[in-house]
Amino acid sequence: MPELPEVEAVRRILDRAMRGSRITRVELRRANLRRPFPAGFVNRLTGQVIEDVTRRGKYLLVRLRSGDTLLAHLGMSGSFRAASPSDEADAGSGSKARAHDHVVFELSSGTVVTFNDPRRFGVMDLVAVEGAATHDALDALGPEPLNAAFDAAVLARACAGKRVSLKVALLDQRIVAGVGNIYASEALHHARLSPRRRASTIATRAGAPRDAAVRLVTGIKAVLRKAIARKEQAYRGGRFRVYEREGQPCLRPRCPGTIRRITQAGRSTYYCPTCQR
DNA sequence: ACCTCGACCTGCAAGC
DNA sequence: TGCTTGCAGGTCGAGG
Repeated sequence: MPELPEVEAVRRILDRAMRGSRITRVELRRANLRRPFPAGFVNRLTGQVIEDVTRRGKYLLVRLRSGDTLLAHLGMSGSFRAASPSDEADAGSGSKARAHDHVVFELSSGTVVTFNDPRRFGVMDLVAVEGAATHDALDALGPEPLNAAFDAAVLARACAGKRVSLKVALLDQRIVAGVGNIYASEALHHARLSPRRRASTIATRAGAPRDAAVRLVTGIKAVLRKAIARKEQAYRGGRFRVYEREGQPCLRPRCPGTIRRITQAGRSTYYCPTCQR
């Protein structure tokens, strides 16, 4: 479950479970995920105190008092679960091992945090103290979509000269960090923009961002905020406005359109050809 | 420099 | 029931 809203939900769970605790033991149950674990992974984590858990795009950052930062990406199928000692007593699912558990962190509080990832597209890495929190993966990321600094002018500039479609541009983490396949479709529907439209067509004209860029920024922020709020209440209803709704009626008021599915860059895009231009 | 496509993995649902 | 196919919320590198 890995776009910005899901990663943010995981971040909150991990921050509550890990902040202030010491890592007493790290168990690697295999040598790699998408890439090998970095040299010294276990040694540099064991014994360290966790400052907090933050997020950048789809990356989770577990910051240690030593200055090191553990970087984690969920890929397509990665997930974390945290089991406290009381969970164990309940004889519930607790921290019992499951298929595809690849990394286990035991904390001084007794809480056990487990990383599970069937497809192993996830990544874990360490950011060195010297690097002042720089890492190739993080350096390449575009703006955080929910920051005020991400506005129509910024998006328009990032799209300037891009020959790819708007949908493909939104998946490019250098343009905006954290949007993935679901929320790209959702944001474009919110903005009434066709996913097939060329990204460069929303770019700046005569120094001012076009209305389309304003709508797209608004759409991105709106769908991400709403998704984050929904997770918080563990409220499962609602689902999506277009994603996985092929053949069903468009939900925009008074729009008579039907949601279509097309393939772009090898991935499914859902949109309403009637109201999205 | 930009763009497209396949590769990397496992699991699940649908169709025969 | 068992097989095959296609699809899945993400990158990343090769090659045009």
